[in-house]
Amino acid sequence: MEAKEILKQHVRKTAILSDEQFEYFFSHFKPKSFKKGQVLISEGEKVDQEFFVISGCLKAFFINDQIKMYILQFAMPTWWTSDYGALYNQSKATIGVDCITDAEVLCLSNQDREKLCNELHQVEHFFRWRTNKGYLASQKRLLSFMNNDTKARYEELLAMYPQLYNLVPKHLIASYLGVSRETLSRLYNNHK
Amino acid sequence: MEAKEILKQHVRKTAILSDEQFEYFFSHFKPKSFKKGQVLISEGEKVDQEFFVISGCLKAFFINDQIKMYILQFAMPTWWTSDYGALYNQSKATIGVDCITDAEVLCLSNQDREKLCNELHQVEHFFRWRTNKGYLASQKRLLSFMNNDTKARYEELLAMYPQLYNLVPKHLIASYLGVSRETLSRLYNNHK
DNA sequence: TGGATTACGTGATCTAGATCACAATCGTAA
DNA sequence: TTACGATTGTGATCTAGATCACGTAATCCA
Repeated sequence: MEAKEILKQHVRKTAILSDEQFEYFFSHFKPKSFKKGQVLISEGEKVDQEFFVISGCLKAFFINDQIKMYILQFAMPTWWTSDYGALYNQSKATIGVDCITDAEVLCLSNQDREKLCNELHQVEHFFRWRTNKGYLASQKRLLSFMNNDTKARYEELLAMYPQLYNLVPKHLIASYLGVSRETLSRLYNNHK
Repeated sequence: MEAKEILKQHVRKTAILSDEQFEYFFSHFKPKSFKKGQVLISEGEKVDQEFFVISGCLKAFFINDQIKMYILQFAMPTWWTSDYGALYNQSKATIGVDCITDAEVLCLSNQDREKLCNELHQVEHFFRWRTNKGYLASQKRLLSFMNNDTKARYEELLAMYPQLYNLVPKHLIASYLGVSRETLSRLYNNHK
């Protein structure tokens, strides 16, 4: 399926847009292709876009003291990603985004999103729900962090996204779980 | 300042509403007073409201296996709280909300929020931004969890909300930080 | 094709924080 | 005022996971 159709189906789950309205909405997105390893947002630079993933897998991550990396999100098809803190506050990126695999995305500028939200009530409605879902997911992950040990969080992750196991290197999964790669390695090799 | 004025100033930070529109908006809120310890949402029951805090301090918490409590949020004046997962999915509460101190709140039903969002574009805009701020705060807290040790998180919390130290019992602060009360106690009594 | 970089496994050691146990103090309701 | 529950402090012990160290397999790329 082509990018436009994927976005259309995604948006129409929560917003009512006529074909004309959707065409107008879609006209603000720029399709782009990236190779594995390419960078979409690099820390310290200006952020003015967010990304809707059509294919492939991106990661959004934070690096502490140039040393440890923590993955905030694996962005899969129909997911949105960016450094939203920097995007909304017009500040420099503290979160990086790059490609784990080759990927196609649709880019939307901050300015265009706000313009569209303002022009079309249903677009504002859509983005309210999208953010809402993100908020609930984030809260759930926070609880999981406090509640569960690494093994439980690992199993939870793989139950939710089985593709990840073969798609992304293990040390990235460790970064998502917030543990060292050694601990993760011992975990799934069953050194109980 | 009275409740209506507090809500008005809060909403007008992000939404443009005429006095008439605000009056209409406000007419959907029910003011309520609670005593310390009173319960606003109890786990397992139906949730159909969210709360805007006028005065006092609430907590939103999750209890694991009837044993450990984790605090998701201390809700202070001008903050919103509820079990949003249950609220939006029309399911039973998994998160509880009760009063740490005597409190006054404004109650808004899920149905009325959606009605208002639908009727007034600016109300939808307001709630999009509110959720956005919540999402960013939640993401920040998640990062802090992965990045920082307990001492750093404790200092971060007190730097942000100095009132908490005298307002809420220490074991609740421990529950927010996700550590045992003993560890927290040793922390601020400087058993390095 | 071969050399280098990245990914992964695993042993040894160390540490933050959990857990258990007990005592002291503070509030608040009767 | 009394008494009981809630709150807090602190010692002793235990454990999940970090860190360090090293070796091997896989992958990339000129």
